[in-house]
Amino acid sequence: MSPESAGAPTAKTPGAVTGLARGARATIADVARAAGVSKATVSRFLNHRERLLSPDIAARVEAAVAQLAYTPSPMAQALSHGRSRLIGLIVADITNPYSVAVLRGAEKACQDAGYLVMLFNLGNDADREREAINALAGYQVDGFILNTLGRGAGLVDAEALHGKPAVLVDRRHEGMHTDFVSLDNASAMKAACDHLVDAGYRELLYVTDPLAGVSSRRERTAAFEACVAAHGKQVHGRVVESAEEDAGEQLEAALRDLRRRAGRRRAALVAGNALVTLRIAAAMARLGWHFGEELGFVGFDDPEWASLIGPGLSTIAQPTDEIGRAAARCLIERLQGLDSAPRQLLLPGELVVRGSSGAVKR
Amino acid sequence: MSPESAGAPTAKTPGAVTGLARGARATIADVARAAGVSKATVSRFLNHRERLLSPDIAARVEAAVAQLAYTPSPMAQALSHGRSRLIGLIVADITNPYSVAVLRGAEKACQDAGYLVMLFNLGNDADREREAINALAGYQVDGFILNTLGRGAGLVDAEALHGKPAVLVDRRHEGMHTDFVSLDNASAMKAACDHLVDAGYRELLYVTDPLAGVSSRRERTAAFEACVAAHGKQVHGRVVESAEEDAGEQLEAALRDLRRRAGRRRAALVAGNALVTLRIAAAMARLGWHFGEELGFVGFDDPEWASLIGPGLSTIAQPTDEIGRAAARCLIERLQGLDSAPRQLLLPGELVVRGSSGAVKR
DNA sequence: TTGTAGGCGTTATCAG
DNA sequence: CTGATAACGCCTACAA
Repeated sequence: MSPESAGAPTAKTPGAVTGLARGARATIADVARAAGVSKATVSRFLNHRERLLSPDIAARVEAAVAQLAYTPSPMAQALSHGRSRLIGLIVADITNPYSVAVLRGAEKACQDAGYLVMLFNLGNDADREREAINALAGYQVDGFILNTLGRGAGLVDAEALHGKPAVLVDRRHEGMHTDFVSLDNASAMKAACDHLVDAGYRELLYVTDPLAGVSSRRERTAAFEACVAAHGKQVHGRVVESAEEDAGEQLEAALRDLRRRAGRRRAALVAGNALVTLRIAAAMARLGWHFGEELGFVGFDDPEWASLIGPGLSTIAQPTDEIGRAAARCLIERLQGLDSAPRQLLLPGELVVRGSSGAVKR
Repeated sequence: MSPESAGAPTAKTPGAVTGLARGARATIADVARAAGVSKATVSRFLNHRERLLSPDIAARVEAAVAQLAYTPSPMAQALSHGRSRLIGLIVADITNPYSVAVLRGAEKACQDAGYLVMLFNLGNDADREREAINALAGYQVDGFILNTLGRGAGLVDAEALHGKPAVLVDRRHEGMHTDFVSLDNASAMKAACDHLVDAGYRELLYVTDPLAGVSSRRERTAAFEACVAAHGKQVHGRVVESAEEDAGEQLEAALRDLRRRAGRRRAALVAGNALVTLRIAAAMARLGWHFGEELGFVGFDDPEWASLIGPGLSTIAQPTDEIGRAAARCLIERLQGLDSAPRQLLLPGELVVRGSSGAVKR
């Protein structure tokens, strides 16, 4: 409503010694003037160090740059040169600790490589996926790191990416031929199941968020069923989808059912991620049951609090930081011109054994 | 380790029907040409709807815009018009759940107002503060939301902000006259202490991250001491700074000492944030002590796992989402021209009572 | 009401 | 080796 004109209209505050308007950044023109050369020369000095320029001119430019504390405007560079040194990071749900952990690794890797991250959080709203990509593309991001919903109205196809490279994290999209980085779900699930069987558990229940077409959830579920099958008739296994919205009664019923089916054999839970683990822990508390006693437990993700609940929760720790870094590196390699076929990076998880999956209690 | 390859190398899809080069976005010139008008007219149609333009031309432009799915390039707009509709968000440590929670609220509010967030994570490295601001300023961000280290080599002064508005979150900086949003630390701490005293605790220990000049930590500490003092000789209180790096032995020693000092009176801990809570919980576990029995407990921040540890941890829940949103709103008001004196928004916390601070156990 | 021209800060091309 | 000059996509005087 009141678009203040910054500072007085004409009374330019003296400001720095440089003779620039206060608050205004030095431009390449200022440097050129100060050094007594053309803008082109300054630009060359900055970008094409290889073509030698006469030593005295180089020195003059260098001095002027230092004097004025000149920094090129990335915006102008982007407009002109086409590259923005910006990477668009779209995350399905910033509430999810997994997403944040990955984000952290990716952001760091980007910064180290001289890129800045533009963040867009979908807040689990699949319809915003397209919107997000378009918004980011508007800012000329050089590429995308996508940890999005696997499915939904706005499912991105390759075309929507405006021809820019992208790397998918954790969730793959059917039609997209891009690099993909994720936990090695199959191996991780196998490690979890085998560990439980070794510890004497015979009746297993895998609790997952609703599959809803999310690739990682499907992969883990399939791996779970495969593992159970691999153990023959000795071991039984079931899968239950548990939604966040459920009052929890459904989950409690599933746990009761699990023990009933187990009879005298030992029963254990596998949780599909940390959020599910939280819901299970709440259900266990309401039932008055204890991890490692009434039911064994192993969960995907290894949050800091895992060791503090009950006897400590056994988990499969994902190399989240490394996943994020790998994703960023993949993308940056593409930006540097790498043109190989889409790659898949499946990073190994680590089984962390704690009390919840302890061997038979007597 | 296993960069699997997949997909066909070179099958280029023809592209859209619009006649534009594949992957290239339509520019204002394209629209102008398609509508048979000048670029200026298109620009006016988009930005200054109020100045009427002849209906037929308006219709033609509108059609062309729709036809070409034209979207202005924010980059070019920023370069020309000076505003980028970008907000720079600098966060001290993205590992900290508090920061993330705030980030979430802020990001959402920004999006709702049509702004995009550029994220810079300091990774607790104070020296990068200046670097972060400069990088962001380079992209012409319209303003800053700062949740930074309170102190360090790169301590930002107002000048460093390049004349752009900023809002501080959680931590204030001495010399900066900007809006400030945070939890009402004094009231929150008072609620915590009073609750413990009501519950019969008489010997209190406040465990905080090293003060290190961080304003919020200092404020909470001061409030703790004030509360203890207000209760007279009945209640004793001490403060201990606990660094993340400590092996934990120091913390255990402090807990033992606390009980020793308490004698027959009941003793309780107050934790300065969720990270400290985690460390305390680990120490308690190592000591074999239980919350609500050997020691009472109330902690700042209310993570999802608080209810799952021991008998449930009593906490002070911060309105993190609202803090983030408020910060964004503050900033956006400034961007819209608001020119009042710096404001302070202190949002109330909520005491969540669980088992860890239960009344006397018999 | 509409069009023309100039500029925002860079980079790249093409002469000199 | 260096300097004009024309983009890049948009906005905004100023003219018509």
